[in-house]
Parts: sequence; structure tokens; C-alpha cells
Amino acid sequence: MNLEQVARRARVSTATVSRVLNNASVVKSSTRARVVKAIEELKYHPNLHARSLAGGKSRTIGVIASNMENPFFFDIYKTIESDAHDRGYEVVMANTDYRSEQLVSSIRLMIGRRVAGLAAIVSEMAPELIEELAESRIPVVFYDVGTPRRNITNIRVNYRRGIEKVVDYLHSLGHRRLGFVGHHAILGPINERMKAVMDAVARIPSLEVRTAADADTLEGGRQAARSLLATDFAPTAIVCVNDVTAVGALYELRERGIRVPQDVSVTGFDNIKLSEFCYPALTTVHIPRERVGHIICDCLLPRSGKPAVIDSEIVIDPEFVVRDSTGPVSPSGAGHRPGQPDAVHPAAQSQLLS
Amino acid sequence: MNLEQVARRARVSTATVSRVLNNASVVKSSTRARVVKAIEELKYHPNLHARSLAGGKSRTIGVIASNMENPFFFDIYKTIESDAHDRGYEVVMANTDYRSEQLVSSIRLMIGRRVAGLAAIVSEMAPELIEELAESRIPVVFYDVGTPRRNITNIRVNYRRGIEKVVDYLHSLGHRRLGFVGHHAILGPINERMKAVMDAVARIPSLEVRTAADADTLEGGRQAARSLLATDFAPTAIVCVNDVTAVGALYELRERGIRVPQDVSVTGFDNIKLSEFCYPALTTVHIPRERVGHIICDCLLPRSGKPAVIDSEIVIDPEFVVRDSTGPVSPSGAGHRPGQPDAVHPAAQSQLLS
DNA sequence: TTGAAAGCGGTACCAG
DNA sequence: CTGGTACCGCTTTCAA
Repeated sequence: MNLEQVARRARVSTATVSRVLNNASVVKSSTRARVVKAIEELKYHPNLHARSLAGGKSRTIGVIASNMENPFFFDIYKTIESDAHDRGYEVVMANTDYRSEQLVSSIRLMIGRRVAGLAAIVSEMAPELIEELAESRIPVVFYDVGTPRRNITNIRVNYRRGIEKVVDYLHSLGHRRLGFVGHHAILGPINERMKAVMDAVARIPSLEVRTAADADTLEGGRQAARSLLATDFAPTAIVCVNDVTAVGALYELRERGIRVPQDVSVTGFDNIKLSEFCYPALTTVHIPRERVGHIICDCLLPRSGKPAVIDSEIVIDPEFVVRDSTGPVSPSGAGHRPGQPDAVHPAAQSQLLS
Repeated sequence: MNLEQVARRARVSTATVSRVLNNASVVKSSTRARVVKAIEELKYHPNLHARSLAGGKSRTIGVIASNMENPFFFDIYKTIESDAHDRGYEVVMANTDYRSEQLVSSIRLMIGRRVAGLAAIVSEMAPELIEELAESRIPVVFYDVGTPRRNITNIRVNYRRGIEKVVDYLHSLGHRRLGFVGHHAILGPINERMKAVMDAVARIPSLEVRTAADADTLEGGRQAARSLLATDFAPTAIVCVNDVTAVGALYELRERGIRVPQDVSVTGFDNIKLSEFCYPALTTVHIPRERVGHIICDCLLPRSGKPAVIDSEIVIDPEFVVRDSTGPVSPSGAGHRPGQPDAVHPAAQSQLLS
């Protein structure tokens, strides 16, 4: 089923059918009617590949993320999708699962599709890949990776600052031994995040930190927490790389009969919806995912002649959110101390601290 | 950058470059080497649109789901993606957000892309759309919608049976007034699920049920639970259409100081990972999402000449999973009764009941 | 083993 | 306002 068949049935040329399809206003309405009728009768669906080949463009933008399973990424994706649709673009997504090999093939795939723009929301990216992208001349926005460059915009969250707020808060509550739950990606050579944690802790001499990493999932957070608790380090607070792993950590603590926050405090990062709905509600750091999504779209899809991609860096400062999963360290300063009477569950009220 | 430029640089014809790209074994290795070199030097990326236009095929399958935000859908998606990659296919996904208008455009988009196969994991679908798909000659698998038909396979879960298990269990625990938390989609004309609940309840004369529906999100579940609790119906158990809304309901109950399961029992559906990690862990019904994903791929992507799509129905029977969110109705038979002493939290142990 | 050329299904420019 | 037609970039006979 193609243009020609439709044209034949409507007794017009393929050019005219094409005009109708792209609703060019020049077509006489009676002709248009005949064409529309033919299209419907034949249940004709234009071949999008042919269309973008002929047109040279694709009305599609690509979004690559490390882990769409994590609502943090998905929230950004949803915003992008919604914005893109508003402007008449489609979105194709790709998941790398934190595997660099997947990242490479996803990027190649996007270039092969000749996307009109590409957002890479991934934690790491080889320089050659960035180079490859730059050569492709596709407008690109990176979230949290790489450095500013021609045709590439960088959006980054001041992760370092967020972690400092968390660490300072825990310190002020009397915590001295912190556990850090990461995911495998933080183990990479240029792990910005791990470094941010170490640095934040290093500022305060009385603090000690121990790290464990596993998958970026509920189960991964649980396993990492388990390792942290298996040693005699006995952290009084567990700082998690994000909310998903934090919920996993909460589970492990609950299983062990360790109360949060009475025995051990827990913090997340991202402030996904779940951080509010889990128990206890997580103290976390808010990253404005919708804003990130909007910015990405603004960079990728020029609005009526606006410049689009900015060859520079946009930094977002995160807000600290206190909820119920953190509290003062217990009197003895020890970690889990079984047999204590339950403290009253604090009112589930959250507040934003700048 | 195109085939011709590569061909010129390698001093061969475009046909030969094409052969190298599709690693046809006929190319002399010295020639192949020249071509590969040229490809790399030019950082050439084949235009996928041109490729699938010329080839007539697309090595891509489409997956449409109602709500990828819900891990239930995403788990199926991931399995499909993984299986597809193993067989050399790409996957493009589309989210309908339960909006029939989005469903229509997503389907048109997939047809326009000439996908090699399409999985529709959505709760409702207009007959005209099914017709449109059938005409397109694309192999299709429906999950939970429609009836068997030429070129279309149907996979469905015996939702009815699952709900019966839930209702029977709650009844055996002494519950008589049930609340049902649905999502907006169950309000449609042919709401299989809503009907299943009503029927399951109707079998047992002593049972009463009240329904509320909101979005298929944590917040939606919370709101629906709130409506249920706002009346004087005072349900002693809340049956939720799925785990996500159930976690939302748990939150609302917690906010109100209503204990689960002592004051009110809660059940979910799907058995997503979160149902185990939330507090209290949810009694739910397990749907084998990986199995569903594998079946979908088997139907869509013929393995070495195998028949592929089956024009019939595959029914999956769900398993009941008891965890900590359900318990015997409190002595008075009333719903929430404040001021009672805390019961000991039962060991977080789950068991499978067929 | 390689090259020439005919499509694949549209788009868009140029005439009429 | 409509038709003819030269591409878009790649695959695939058919010959050489």
C-alpha cells in the first residue's frame, strides 16, 4: 500500500496525495476530499521511513537513559515526551542498563535513525563517543556527563552540594559513622558521585565512611545495605545514592529488626514520589526532574527560530528535604540496639530546607 | 555522509559497501578491509530509514503499554526488549497513559514504521483499531484485550480467578465490607476487572463492596483509598487493582493512623518487586511477567521457521501470595479503631498459595 | 568477486 | 491548483 495506489484510486498524482498528507493548503477542497476518501478506503498508512528519507529529517528525538526502571529517569523521560509531542515530535527511548556496550549501540542506533536531537541521561560516557556524536552534527544534551562542547549542551546537578547538605545534616544530628550505598556505576574510574561523598565526609574530621555498591534497584540497595551491616563498622546512618536503593536499604533494616530512624538513619536522593510513600518517608534531596526535562526539550527543539542548543553548562542546585527516615543518633552512639522501647512515630510532615 | 562517499573513498561500488555492511561473505577480504577502513575514517553511520525502505523490512518490533511508569508493564517490556535484542531486533515503545486517543496515534505510528511485530499491553481497544491492525498484516499480540483473530495472538491473565482468591481469603479472615481501589481505566464500558470484582463478591452473600477509582499511580491509589475511607462504609479490607495503587492506599492509611493489617487489610495485584519492599509487605497475586514477555516474543519473532503468531488465546493462571498486609478482621468487626495497643509485627515471611 | 542500475515510498521543485 | 520527475540512501538482482 503506497502513495501511488492512493493516487490512482483518487485519480490524482502522487504529488497531490503527498500535499494532502502534509495538509498543504493549496489543494482544492473537492480534490482533497477525493484523496481523503481513497486514503480511508485503502486504510493507507504512510511509510515513515520513506518520508524521513525523502525529507532528510525525522521529527523524532532520542532519549538514552541508564535505567528507565528508576522513576528518576522515567520522570525526565515523560516530561521530554510530553513536550516533544506538543511540538509535533516523536520520542524513541533506549535503556543502557549502565552497560557501556549498550550505550555505544544505542548511540549508533540513534545516529542511524537520524534523530533531530538526542538526550543522554547517563552517568558515564567515553570521550570517543562524545566525539562521534559531535561529528554527527546532531544536537545533543547531556545530563551529568562530559564537558561543554560545540553543538552539545550540558545539564548537571550539583550532586556534590546535595551530598554535603545530607552529610552536614547527619553530622549535626550526632552521626559519626556513615555507610554509603551506591550502585555499580559509581565504581567507574571517574565516579563523580563517589568522590563527592568522600569529599563531603573528608571536610569533617570526626566522620568516618564505608561504602558498598550493588545494582540500581530495590534489591541492589538491600544487598548493599546488607554488606554495610555485615561488618563491625556499625554505621548509625546510611546515605544512599538515590531513593530506589534507599527503599531497598529500608527493607534490609526492617528485616533485621533495626528501627529507622531510632537505631539507624537513612537518606535517599532524587525525591521520587516513592520516597514519600515508603515507610518511613525518606529524607532526601530534591532534583527538579520536570525542569530538567523542559530544559532538555528547549535545547533540542528550537521554538520558532530560537537558537536551541547552547554550547554551555546549566547547573541545577538541589534542595534538601527532611522527612522521617533521619533522626538523632541514639544516646550510646551505637548502631542497632535491640530491645529498646519504640519511640513515637514522628508526624509524617516534610519540610524543604534550601 | 552516505554509501556513495564511502564507496568512492574505498574505490569500490556502493553495492560492495552494502555487502560489507551486511557482512556478506562474498567480499574479498582485502576489499573488505579497504571498505572498513573508509567507513571508520569517515565515521559513517548507515541511514536506517533508507535501509528499511530498501529492504522492505525493519528489524524492529513495537510495544505499546498503558502505563510504563507502573513496573508491571515495564517488567514485561524489559523481557521483550532483551529477547528481541538476542534475536537482532530493536524495540520501540509507546506509552498511552490510558488515553484511547494516544493509543490510536501510537498504533498508527507503529504501522507507519512498518514494525515487524507489535505487542499491545493495554486494557482496552476499540474494535475498529483491531480491524485496522488486522488489515496492516503486522503480527500482533494483545495482552488482556480483544478476542482471537487472524494474525493476532491473545494472552490473558485469569484476573477473575485471581480476584476470587483474594476475596475468598479475606472472607475467610472474617472480612465482610470490602473497598475496591481501581484506576480510571476500569470505569470503561467493558471493564473486565471491575466486573470480576463484583462477580467475585456476589458469590458470597455476606459480602459488601464499595468502589473508588483514580489514576494508576501511588498518588491515585492514595486518593481512591481516601474516598473509600471518607464515607461511613468503614471497609475492613481494601482490595486494590494492582500493587502500585495498593502502596498508595497503604500511605493514606498510615497518614490516618489506621494500622495495617490490624485495623484494615490491604491487597495488591501483580506482585511487582515493590510489593515485597513496601511496608507492610503486600498480600498480592503474582502475574509471571517474564513469562508473558517471553511468550510475546515467541509469537512475534519466528525462531528458525517456526510458525510464530498463533491465532488463539493463551490464558495464564495467577498465584496468590500472602504477606503481611492482610490479617483477621478485628474483634468488633469495625474498621479503624484508634487507641488499641500495637500488635507485634508478624515475621515478614511470604508464602505462595496456588 | 565486483559493478551498474532498478527500485523502495515519499518529498519538493518546476512547469503548466 | 495539479502533474511530472529528480532525488533521498540503501538493497538487490543481473551481468560481467
